[in-house]
Amino acid sequence: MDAFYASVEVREDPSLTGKPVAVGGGGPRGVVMAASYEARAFGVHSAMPGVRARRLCPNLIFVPPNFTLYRAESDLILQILFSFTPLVEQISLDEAFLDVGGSTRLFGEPVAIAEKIRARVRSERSLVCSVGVAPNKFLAKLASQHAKPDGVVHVPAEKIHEFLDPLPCGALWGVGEQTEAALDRLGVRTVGDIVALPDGVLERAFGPGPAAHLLALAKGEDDRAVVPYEPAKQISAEQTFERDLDALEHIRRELLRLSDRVAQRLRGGGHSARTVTIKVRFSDFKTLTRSRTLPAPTDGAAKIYAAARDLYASLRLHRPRIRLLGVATSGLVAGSGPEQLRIGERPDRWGAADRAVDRLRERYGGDTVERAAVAQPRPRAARRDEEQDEREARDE
DNA sequence: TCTGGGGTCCTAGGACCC
DNA sequence: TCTGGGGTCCTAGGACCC
Repeated sequence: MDAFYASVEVREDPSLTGKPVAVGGGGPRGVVMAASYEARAFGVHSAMPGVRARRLCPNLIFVPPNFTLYRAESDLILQILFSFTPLVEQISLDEAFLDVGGSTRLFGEPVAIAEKIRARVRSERSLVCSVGVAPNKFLAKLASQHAKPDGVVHVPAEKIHEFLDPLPCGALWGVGEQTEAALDRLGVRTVGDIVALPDGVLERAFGPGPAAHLLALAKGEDDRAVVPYEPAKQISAEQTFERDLDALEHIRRELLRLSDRVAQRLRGGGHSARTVTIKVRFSDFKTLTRSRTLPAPTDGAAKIYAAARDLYASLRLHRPRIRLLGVATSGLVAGSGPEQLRIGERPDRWGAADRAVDRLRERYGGDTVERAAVAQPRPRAARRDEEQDEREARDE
């Protein structure tokens, strides 16, 4: 999809048509998530700090993101794609791979299929998309970027080198800022330069694994299949604060909020998780993570929070200035599973409460019920927490 | 200019097991 | 008395993508 979030917002509000629009960027620390082509003309692009975008384009209209809407739109577009082949691999809300090798008898050559998809998305969803057609996923992805906006680019097998060689290294999918800078230091600017490099140079600079990967990309080689469904491997929530956090009670409250969100999403997807990871980013942007694997998988907010809290305590921070906190869960397994008790441990009664909250939120909206500790500051409770911490520290 | 929030994949070291 | 070779799992960090 072209400028997906922005295009959906413009379609929903026609008064935005033809104007520079950015989704996201609200708040002092916001970034642009998507920019309309009118905004891009000013140099605004996604991942750009909102402050800078506004400087580049004073008339820029910021729209807060509505992911519920984008997800619903994404599902409708996927339905169109599935009418051409069952081999559809969604890689984000606004991108998918299709293996149309078995669809040509019904729908024509791949380029004709690409045009049919675009026509249907335009007429049925009033949105614009671009399609890359190529012998493998990697090349199709690159071709689609060159097709934007509103086009089709076909890279047949015999034109791979003609297409790839002049591209800057950073155009390769998987070559970011760091790798591009490292290549630049080797005097390598284009994809063709990578292929022409003498044997051994890439290995010495990047190690054998990454070097082989890089060389394959540069030659346009990619034998990965289109995989219709991959189960999630991680579920996480994180939050950048408008002002840095320093008080332990605030930090704990945010960790609880994040744990609650993650747990709810785990239950919503029918998952439990074995590993809990916290992420802490300081005001200087230094970021660290700490993780712990639990004895048994859980989908309970209380258990996830308990682990997150302990992990945070283990950092032993003194007067931290915290810009971002995150809670992630991984090692996902299906279902909530039987609760594993240790000898002497009492059954966890949070499970029933969690599920009741899920039902209330589903029926009456996400902000219907809130944990008391999250909803309002509880200075006295927080003090009791701290006293308990001190006792625990002494015990250790 | 001052850096979001959701992810995936990879590497490397250490504990542990047979 | 000193120490193989294969493997898995866990943790931490980092690059990268949309």
